Amino acid sequence: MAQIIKVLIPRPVWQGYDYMLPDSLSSIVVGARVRVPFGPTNVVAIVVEVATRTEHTGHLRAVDKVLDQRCILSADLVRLANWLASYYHCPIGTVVETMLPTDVLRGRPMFVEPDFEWQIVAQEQAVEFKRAKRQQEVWTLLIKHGAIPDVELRKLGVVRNVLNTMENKGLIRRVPLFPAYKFEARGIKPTQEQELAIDGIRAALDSFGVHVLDGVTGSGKTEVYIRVIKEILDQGKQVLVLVPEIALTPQTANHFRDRFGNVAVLHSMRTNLQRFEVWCKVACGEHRLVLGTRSAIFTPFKDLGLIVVDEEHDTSYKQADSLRYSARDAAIVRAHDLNIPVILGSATLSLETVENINRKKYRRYQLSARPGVAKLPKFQLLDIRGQILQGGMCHSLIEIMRDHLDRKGQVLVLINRRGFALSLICRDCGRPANCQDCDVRLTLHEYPRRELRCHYCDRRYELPAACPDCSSTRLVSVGAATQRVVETLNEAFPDVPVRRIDRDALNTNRKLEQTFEAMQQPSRCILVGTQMLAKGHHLPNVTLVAVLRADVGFFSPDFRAAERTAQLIVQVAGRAGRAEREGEVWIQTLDPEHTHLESLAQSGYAGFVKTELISRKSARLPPYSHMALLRAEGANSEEVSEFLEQLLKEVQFTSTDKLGPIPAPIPRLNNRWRCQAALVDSNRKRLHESLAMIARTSVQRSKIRWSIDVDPMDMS
DNA sequence: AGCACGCCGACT
DNA sequence: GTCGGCGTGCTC
Repeated sequence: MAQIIKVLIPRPVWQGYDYMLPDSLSSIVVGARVRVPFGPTNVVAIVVEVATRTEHTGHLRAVDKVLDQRCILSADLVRLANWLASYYHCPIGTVVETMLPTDVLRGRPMFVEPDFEWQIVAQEQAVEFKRAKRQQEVWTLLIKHGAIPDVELRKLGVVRNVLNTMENKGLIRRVPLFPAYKFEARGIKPTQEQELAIDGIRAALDSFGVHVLDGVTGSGKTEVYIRVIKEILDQGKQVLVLVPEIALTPQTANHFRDRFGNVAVLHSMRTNLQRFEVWCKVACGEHRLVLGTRSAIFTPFKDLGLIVVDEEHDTSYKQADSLRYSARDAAIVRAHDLNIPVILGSATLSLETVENINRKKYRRYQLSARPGVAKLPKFQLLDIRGQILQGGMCHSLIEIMRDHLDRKGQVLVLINRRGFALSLICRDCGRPANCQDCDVRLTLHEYPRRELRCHYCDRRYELPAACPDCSSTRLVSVGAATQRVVETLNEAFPDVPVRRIDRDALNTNRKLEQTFEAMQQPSRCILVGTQMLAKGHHLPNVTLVAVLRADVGFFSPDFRAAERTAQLIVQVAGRAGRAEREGEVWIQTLDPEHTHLESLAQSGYAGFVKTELISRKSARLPPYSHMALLRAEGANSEEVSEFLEQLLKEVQFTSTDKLGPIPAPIPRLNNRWRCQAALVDSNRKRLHESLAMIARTSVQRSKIRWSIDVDPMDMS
């Protein structure tokens, strides 16, 4: 009798589908791919169950082709897919589409054959080859070299047939050529704190548990990862290391390659084929150490033993569209499912993680000492109320810089992008130059040509000759863009080189590397830049970090903005004071009494976390509640707002708090009006029941696009 | 991806 | 009324 199979289809559909498996097709395994007719076309689908009956009352169509003889989407990943679909209220088909590499979705045959070498089976016996001259040659070569990779023999002109014959005669055998993992201790002796963390995690490797490495920059989190990873590799198991974004991967990859001799890398900048190859080789157990960005959490492993999430606070772990998942949270769910440990590491832990530590759900290991270097930098506030600013900097800040430069120190100037763009405004009527399609001010660019740009829709404009309102030609630029900061610094310190890092001036990775490399020399210099300064580079000669307009983040409507700003400042500060001299961090602010800044200055990130958690608690915001954001956009503002109101009406009788709808922080983008509403509940299960009601709503409005964002990372 | 269906504006 | 354009939903 023909079998029935249940499949997941990588299209935006909410359920699985049943098909007949005709007797003419060979037997099938769960997790294999099949080609099935779906509406008018054929699609590649994943088998999740083989059954004898179906709930579907209509006609069942037949499977067209079986594409795999083996499981390619392991049972644990199917369970993860189901969790993602229900937690993020996303169609299961979209989840499958997000999880699988394009080549897998296109039905490309998976290669399972790892590279292998040939070895002699019975060397002690004398073998007679008689007329088989080619076999004799291979035999001699193998006796001489012991083992030879298949690719090498083929290069010498040995044909497959010869080798297969010899294999069938039982003379030689193939041995998979899996990469070997060495371990380089590099003479590094872990500190007492590191030792404590290593031992603690090592004692708990055989079951699920979340281990948090709370360590300042340079405290040696990586060394702890490496020692624990070694343990897992020694057990023959696989390890997944997640990192926030591509900019950092090459550096980290080199580090791991240096210590283990081999690491497989997965990120979006690689070609489809490269990703597919790595994916296959991890699935069959050939690669055992994998380093990747967000989507690497969906790699199938044969025997995964540990997941490491580096810089766990980083927002790039959250995907911003389609399936809005957090790779960090997915990692914890997957580890729980597989009963393996997870390590989260950061110098600036997310408040969610801190709260989980406080509730004893996660275990914290503190790394406070910087091996062999100076103390942490000191934070100081600089009141700029009523001060005259030049290029965004007050006079005393310039003098502090002068002091550091005179003492052969290097200076880092951090510019918070927000509130720092240079824009155009009419001097006579005050009209700012806005984007025609978005409610945002245009930014004035000098490079590569002088023009106005919308940073949200990327539309570009010629510089207008006159104000469209009052025809005045007195159009002036306002704000203090990076360029102006650089100009001011050049005037103040004519003999000190000023380098800048931002997307306009430096768009290639190489230039970025060169700049950081030049900073390794102990000569005087100033580096001006944005968020990019926060990422991973060691700058041992920097003694002063100046933060301009840090406080804009503390007055934002986005409840996570303060956390984000504090993390940025602390991460950048981590670059300073690594040598013998203690570093200083000066923060310019208009509000020196602000509790956030005060606690940050007095007791660093830990102090900030303490005050911020108190205010989150009293406002009943995450991590003391669970939140989901409903975003909607359409051609008309009232319609969009009304639509959201209707959605909220669907759950009016539930006890979940409803906030909004309100216009989005940028109310109009690409000429579409945007509104949002939030659902907040202290009980996560209850929030998800409300969300399920909304996800399955019959409420609809033509031309309105909307989405649910569970655990939103930004409110824009 | 492609096709049916339904809503809405324009026209016989 | 009825035609047809287009946006939306469905596909075992």
